[in-house]
Amino acid sequence: MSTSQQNAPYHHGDLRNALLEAALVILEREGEAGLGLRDLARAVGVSPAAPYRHFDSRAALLEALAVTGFQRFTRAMEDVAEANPPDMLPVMGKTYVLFALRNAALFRLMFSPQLKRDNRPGLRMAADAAFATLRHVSGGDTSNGRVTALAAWARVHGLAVLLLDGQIALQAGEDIEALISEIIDRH
Amino acid sequence: MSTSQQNAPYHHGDLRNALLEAALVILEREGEAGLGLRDLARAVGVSPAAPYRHFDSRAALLEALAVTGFQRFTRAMEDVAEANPPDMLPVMGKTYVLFALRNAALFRLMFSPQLKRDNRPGLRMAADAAFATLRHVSGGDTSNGRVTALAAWARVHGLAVLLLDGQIALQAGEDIEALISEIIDRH
DNA sequence: ACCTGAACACCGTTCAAGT
DNA sequence: ACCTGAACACCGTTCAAGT
Repeated sequence: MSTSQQNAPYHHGDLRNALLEAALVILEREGEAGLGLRDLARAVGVSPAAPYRHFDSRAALLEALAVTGFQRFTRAMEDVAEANPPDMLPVMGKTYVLFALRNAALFRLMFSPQLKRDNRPGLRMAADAAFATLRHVSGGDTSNGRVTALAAWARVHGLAVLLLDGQIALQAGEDIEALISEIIDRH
Repeated sequence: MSTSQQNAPYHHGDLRNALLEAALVILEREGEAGLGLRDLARAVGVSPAAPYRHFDSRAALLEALAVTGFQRFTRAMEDVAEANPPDMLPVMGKTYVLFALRNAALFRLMFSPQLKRDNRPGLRMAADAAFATLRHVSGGDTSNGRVTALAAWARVHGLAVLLLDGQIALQAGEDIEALISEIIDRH
């Protein structure tokens, strides 16, 4: 009882962030389709119309979530780049795949075709910033290494989504992180 | 005028197939989110409740579409396997990616997390049959080549979805099929 | 400036009734 | 056996009105 509407606080104070936080929880638990604006408002203890003071539409809310997803992703990539490990590429690849597995619904939202349909510039910018990190470290700037860099990116990204979709069958007792390492280290 | 409801044909005759065909068209034009059961019924010239004689729910309709997607995909893969080209793997990879690009919405539906959420056995079976073709030709059966086969699959699948999402920027005047070949042929 | 209440047009789905 | 008409509970969204 009295979990989320402590004495009906008229002006919520920080409704925007409360909505985003609750949305992330619902997103990972129910998936994108299960994240309704009315459910979200209910979860935060506010009227169905209240979210519209902070987001133009449901799509705008989803975009905001996807943008924070790209920001977290960028952060994770920069962290391993700064740690400056001896062979950078494989450990970045593992970080990429593990980020996807640990933030499944968020990762999928980052690449959602529905958001892409109405060209959202904020999303595009966040995505570009995220992938710039990759290009920088993988030598994708030089026109020579471009194809090699794209091939490596495709392998890592493909591994992430195939694992996410449960398309890659694990063998009995097989450790998923070990498999990821094996696949990424195979050149 | 008189495009789709020729004199109100009481018993449509083959409503199930008419629904599936119209759904494929709407799907590629509007995306999955734009494919409503009521719109679909309207497009075929039938009442909003009529589709329920042939599909239990909207999800069941989407599943049927995804299954035919996997069947078409399997067909495309078997066709190139039977042509028996000298170096089979690269041309299968190109077929894979081009199938995704030419059936964008359908391909995405085949891997839709929403359908996966309610474990649909028909979908799982169709997907397994499709990927069995790949395993057979890529030597993924032998425990030795498994990791190599998974790495190749991941690269091809990743390339498909990155291109689909417009994440791979084409250079000025660059031919997309040429780029696909370059990336796939890079070992 | 931020939120509520009530309304609007729309869904997916159900069910009695028609042919 | 297959389809219609009308209804139900639910959305996302809008807008006047409240604080």
